[in-house]
Amino acid sequence: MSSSGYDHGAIEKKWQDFWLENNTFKSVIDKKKPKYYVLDMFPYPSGDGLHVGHPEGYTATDILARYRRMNGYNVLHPMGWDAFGLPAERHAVRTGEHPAVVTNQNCATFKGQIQRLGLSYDWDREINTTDPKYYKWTQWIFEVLFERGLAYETEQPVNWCPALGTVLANEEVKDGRYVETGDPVERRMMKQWMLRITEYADRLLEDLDELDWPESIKAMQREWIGRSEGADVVFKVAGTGQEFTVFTTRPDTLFGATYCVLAPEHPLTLEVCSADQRAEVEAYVAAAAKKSAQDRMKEEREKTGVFTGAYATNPVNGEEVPIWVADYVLAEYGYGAIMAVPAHDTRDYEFAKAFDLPIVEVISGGDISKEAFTGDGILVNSQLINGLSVPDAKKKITDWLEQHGIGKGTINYRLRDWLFSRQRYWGEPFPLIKLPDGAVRAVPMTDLPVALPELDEYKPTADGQPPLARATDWVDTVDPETGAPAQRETNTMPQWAGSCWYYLRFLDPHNDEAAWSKEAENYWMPIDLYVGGAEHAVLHLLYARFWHKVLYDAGYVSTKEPFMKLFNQGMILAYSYQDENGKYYYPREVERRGDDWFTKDGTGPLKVQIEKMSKSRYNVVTPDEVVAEYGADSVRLYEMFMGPLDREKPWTDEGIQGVHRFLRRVWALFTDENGGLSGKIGDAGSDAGMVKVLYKTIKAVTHDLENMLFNTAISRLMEFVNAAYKAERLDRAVMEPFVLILSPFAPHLGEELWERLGHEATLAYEPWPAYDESLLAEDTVEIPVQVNGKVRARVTVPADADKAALLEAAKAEANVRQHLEGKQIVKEIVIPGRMVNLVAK
RNA sequence: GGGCGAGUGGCGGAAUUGGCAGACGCGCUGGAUUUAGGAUCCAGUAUCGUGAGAUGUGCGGGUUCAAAUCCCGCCUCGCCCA
Repeated sequence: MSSSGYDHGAIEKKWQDFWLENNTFKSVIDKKKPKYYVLDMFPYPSGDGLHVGHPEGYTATDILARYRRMNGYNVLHPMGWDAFGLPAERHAVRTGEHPAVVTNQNCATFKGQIQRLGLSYDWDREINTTDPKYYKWTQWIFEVLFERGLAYETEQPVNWCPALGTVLANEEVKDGRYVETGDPVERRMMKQWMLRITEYADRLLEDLDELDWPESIKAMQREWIGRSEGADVVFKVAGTGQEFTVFTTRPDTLFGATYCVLAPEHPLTLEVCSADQRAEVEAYVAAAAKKSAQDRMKEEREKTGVFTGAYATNPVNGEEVPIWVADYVLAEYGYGAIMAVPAHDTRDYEFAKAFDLPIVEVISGGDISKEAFTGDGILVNSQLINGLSVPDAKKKITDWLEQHGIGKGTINYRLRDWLFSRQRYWGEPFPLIKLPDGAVRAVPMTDLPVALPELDEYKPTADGQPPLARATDWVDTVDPETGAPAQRETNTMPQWAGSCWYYLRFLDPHNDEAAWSKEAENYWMPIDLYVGGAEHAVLHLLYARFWHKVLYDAGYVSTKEPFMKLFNQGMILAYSYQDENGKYYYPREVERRGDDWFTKDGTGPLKVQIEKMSKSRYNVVTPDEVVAEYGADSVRLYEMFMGPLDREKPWTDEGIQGVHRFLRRVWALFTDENGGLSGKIGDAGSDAGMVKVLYKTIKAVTHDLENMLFNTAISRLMEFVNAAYKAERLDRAVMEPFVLILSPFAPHLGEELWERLGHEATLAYEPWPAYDESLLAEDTVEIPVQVNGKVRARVTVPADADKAALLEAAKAEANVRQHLEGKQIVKEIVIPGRMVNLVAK
């Protein structure tokens, strides 16, 4: 196509076929070699296909996989599909087509796109979470959890979306609406399956310390777990036998508790309220049910609440304080009830101000007439603990509460148990049956998988039951032990289930006897490097760690943690073009005129922004279009060259042209016009200096790969090529190692050049080139000479020149002398091999 | 409000972690080659100044012989938490 003859289309097709036909990247257990397990977060195969953001992480891991192979590692590098999910189900509801059909199409599309990028996955290990052979084992793990008492059914307030007919996770709801469709969401009490992740809260927290993860991700997980130490305190409801418990992190402020608040869902709310307040309280409770948990917690929101008419007795001083109901208290956190200390808590303060409730200072140091004081100070107005500091007061009052049997020190977590059921079709069925007496039993292992039944329609039933309830033949079953009639569970598992353990199935994906073999687990685990987007910082990574620890306790895995090193790639952004009405234009519709951008038919100037890629912004770039124009090697190289892997960066077409030009230069360096090997390359030695350039390049690229600095590694390769262009003669012994160190980045071109250099086998397992450190040492170095910190000259001296020699050379420079003229040298700083600084007055 | 991260040429970004700021690439300028090029090759390209030189890493201070890098105070942007 181009005059240089670099036909990336033909070359890439040739080598992709070669790798597949020869199983080049198949990995089998080989105990003679060290292992390296490098994993990408597997994608949800959406109908839109890949955009250029996906291959960023995949390319990085692929480069490392190839690099490790060349360093003698046995590399496990698999790919699969996280294929359960709502979009396929919605499609099924609309069209009546089985979601597996569209799911399989999408997987095939993704696979084709990924293969055209030349990623060195072992495709024999491909897995799909929707495959019954896979979810059989997801169900098996659920049974492990169930048998260990970690799964339970409970009545619990949930985000119910009537339009979708299913519950939603908290993170799927914003401003009372489902984030994707805008359908309203309400709070509803429903019976749901829960997983007892809270039982693992402490271990999930503690074991973070051992992981080589970004600190920001660890911090997010710590916050999400939200361990807080405090105390439970029992309040009696005045004039009744009732009592309720509150959790507080500030038992030291108990004397400042001037009212209590119950969550709208708290069982006592409606029970304790007085007759004259009942109507108002009931209305308030009903209104609160329509709001999501996240909305209710927003601090800037105006506080709302209603007095119940009842009073509680403060256990430390016997004072009666009013009981209110307010939606800023959540039923799921603590006990759904709080003692309010407006003087020392921001939210309580705002609430007290809004409803004119008393504010009593118990810690000195602030000005409670202006705002809540949440800092440390000395206790006042608190007879038992006056004069103490906050930490001492906490301890003393907690002991006092325990002695009097009205409270105790406790640890609370923000982390809630995991709501694990969804009222959907396209998910793993629970392997459970319910007996007429209400007992719930796990389906025996031999009867797994419990496969999804075929349905005519994928909607929930008319009376609001999940879609699986339509399959009455399937729901009605028998207890295999007794033969008694039983019913299957009709909820399905959330999408997280399949991704909680997929990294284990990759170890041994065709095993029908077990989810994985002990041998494979022992050899390959843990994962040495896990790369994916930061959007999974908390949920996926926390859920997977939880399951892993359960499997560890049950003896099925040998490591406490699955992911030793985690790396988050940054998002790839793109330019978008918008006119003053907010209408977006495709990049191909716009052009630059001077400093401004206009549409080609003259609308403008346009607003140019760098934004997240999305269809609605008309700025999505797909790998297909870029591979077609520039080739997969160019896409790979550009994605790595744009900037550090963990940063956000904008895609530009000029940028990819730049790296494409580099690859063409490489091609032209090795080949002549007739397609033969360039006459510059031979066995007669290289121009002076090329060996040293090569060694420097090997050293730098090796260092950069070890530290995942792909952008600078590529710039080093470019420097090598720039140097090679200037050389008259290039020795094969210099050019072959260059091809090898280029090959992880541009594997198709690497293989092609390797073959043209006369090699018959793939270069995928060639040893990574070595370099001779002693040859890297320069004979002479150029040293800057500063006078008063400003560079005034440069001297070239032998690399091993000592201080005296350096100083002498420095002082001999005319320009240095000139700047020293009439001055006295007061200090001489000489760092051999580095610099000279003469301080003069 | 708290936590984390970022701020360097026209643009993406380098800087061995305190030692020559701007590697590499894009873009731009000039030249060569070409029927032509948006192909290729060569050279130049932080700013001001003809020049010597001066200035310069978000802003203001400080430490140091020496600061993009360390310290103090602020501003802007991003993410997370409240």
